[in-house]
Amino acid sequence: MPVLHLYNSLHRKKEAFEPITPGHVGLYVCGPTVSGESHLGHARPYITFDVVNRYLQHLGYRVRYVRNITDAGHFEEEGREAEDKVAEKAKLEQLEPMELVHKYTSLFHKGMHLFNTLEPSIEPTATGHIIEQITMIEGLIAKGYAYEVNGSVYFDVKKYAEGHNYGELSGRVMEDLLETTRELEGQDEKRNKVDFALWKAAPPQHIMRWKSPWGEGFPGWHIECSAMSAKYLGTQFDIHGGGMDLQFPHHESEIAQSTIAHGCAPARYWMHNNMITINGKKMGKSYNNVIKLSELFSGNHPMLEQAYHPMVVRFYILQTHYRSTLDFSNEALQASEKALKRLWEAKEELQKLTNESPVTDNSTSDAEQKVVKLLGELEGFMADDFNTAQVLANFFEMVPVINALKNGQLPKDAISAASLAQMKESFTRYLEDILGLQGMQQNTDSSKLDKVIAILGDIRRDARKRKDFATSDAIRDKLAQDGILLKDEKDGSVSYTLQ
RNA sequence: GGUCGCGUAGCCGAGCGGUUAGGCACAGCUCUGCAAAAGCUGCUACAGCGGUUCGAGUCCGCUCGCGACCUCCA
Repeated sequence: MPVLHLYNSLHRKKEAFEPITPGHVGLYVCGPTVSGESHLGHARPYITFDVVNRYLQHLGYRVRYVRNITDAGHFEEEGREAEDKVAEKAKLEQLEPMELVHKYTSLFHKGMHLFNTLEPSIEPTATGHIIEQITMIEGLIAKGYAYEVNGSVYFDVKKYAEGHNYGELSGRVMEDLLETTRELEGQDEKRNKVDFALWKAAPPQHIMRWKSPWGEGFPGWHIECSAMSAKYLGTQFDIHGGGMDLQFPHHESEIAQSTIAHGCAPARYWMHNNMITINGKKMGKSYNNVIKLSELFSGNHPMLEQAYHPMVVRFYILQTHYRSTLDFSNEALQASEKALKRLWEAKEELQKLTNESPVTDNSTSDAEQKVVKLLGELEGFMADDFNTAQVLANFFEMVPVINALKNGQLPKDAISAASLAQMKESFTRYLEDILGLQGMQQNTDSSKLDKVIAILGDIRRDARKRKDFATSDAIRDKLAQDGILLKDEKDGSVSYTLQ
């Protein structure tokens, strides 16, 4: 089995993956802020890291996958009058903060389920770890890298940078940061503009608030991930993932505070997925161009020409490498829908294929050689920084072979029994287990419908034998009007698909 | 303004110095009572200009265009 190489954002190059503890992987991924409904952009990291999780397990690792829920709410803009995002929206919607947070957490879970992502091992919430966060902040103050002002606590970035490389992950330069950080109100509390909040004093109108050694307040934006990853994965763990937009300042700050608090950098490998764009622009709240997951699945959005099945979205995301931007368009989604359907039909046909003449020597058959080559490349593609696009391309190259075998355009024994078995195994292992894809058919019991169609199919077949095409076409056309598409197979049988 | 990244055929997208990526669309052919599906064939591109090399989407430089981050952001 090839060695897994992954692109480490920390060093900006691909590196061989070596876990800290042999056989085990600690994986932390920044989860959603549940102050609103998840959108298409959010789907990318969770699907990307779901595949990372699945592939690591395929390699035999025992993975502890921690993905947090940010439910504490952060202030809108650093330094500006602290406004708890969650509290603000709760007022608008006349809801309790926790009610709101629960609602969006549930919706998030529903979306993740529809995308067929495996559940994380632990899904800690920020509100459930206030004590851990306070403890960590106290440690930072004790070490002289954090200071309290008016009930708020800030991390002293300039001091940190004297002995450490602040900007290592994101490529920032301290001098630049000191120059370009925006001039904002309330900056005077901080010793330097680059300092970031660990704890914020809560103004009176703030709904979410906790007691702390510095008065009532709420945690700063970065501390939860550091506190929770250390608690569940250890002060140093293997992989930390998230969207590219979190690289700075979120992840950079995590590194700084964890390094001081624990005496070591938190993660050895940092992975960042690229953004989903729409008309070339990043999909994001601030651009006002988001398509929420529920809108995507229902088609209920001005930019959507139709509804898209969650599996189509998953497939569409996996067709692109996770570090490339991925541009949304109806055309692209529709292409993915057709492609996934074709791939899945071939996958199902494959399982029915048999080679009754296993003794035939067909090692020189073109198809056989092609299949052997395509199958052999899969593991290497995945091991090369999770190149799901190449994996899918190889499977698509096997589709014509499967269809040709099925339709008799290739002799039954063109593929050896051994290769056929390997194909069946690989289609299931890679497409289902590793890429987490599923068919798009509803899981409803269709056995009764199968029988009805079989009867109609028999009637139609008899009519065709009598050259009574008026009857045979009527059956097909009427069913088609109700979205049941009949197909005459080469062997004389009739199959159907639902639209 | 600073830092980083991208620009591949009609569209979406792999590619990390030497072979047809793949998908969707389109055209032709085969099969078919007709459809549909399927198979085969075709369309063969790397923003521009220089450079390195026997050989460059692939490395280097410059130019143009686009984007991300620097503010909550997946």
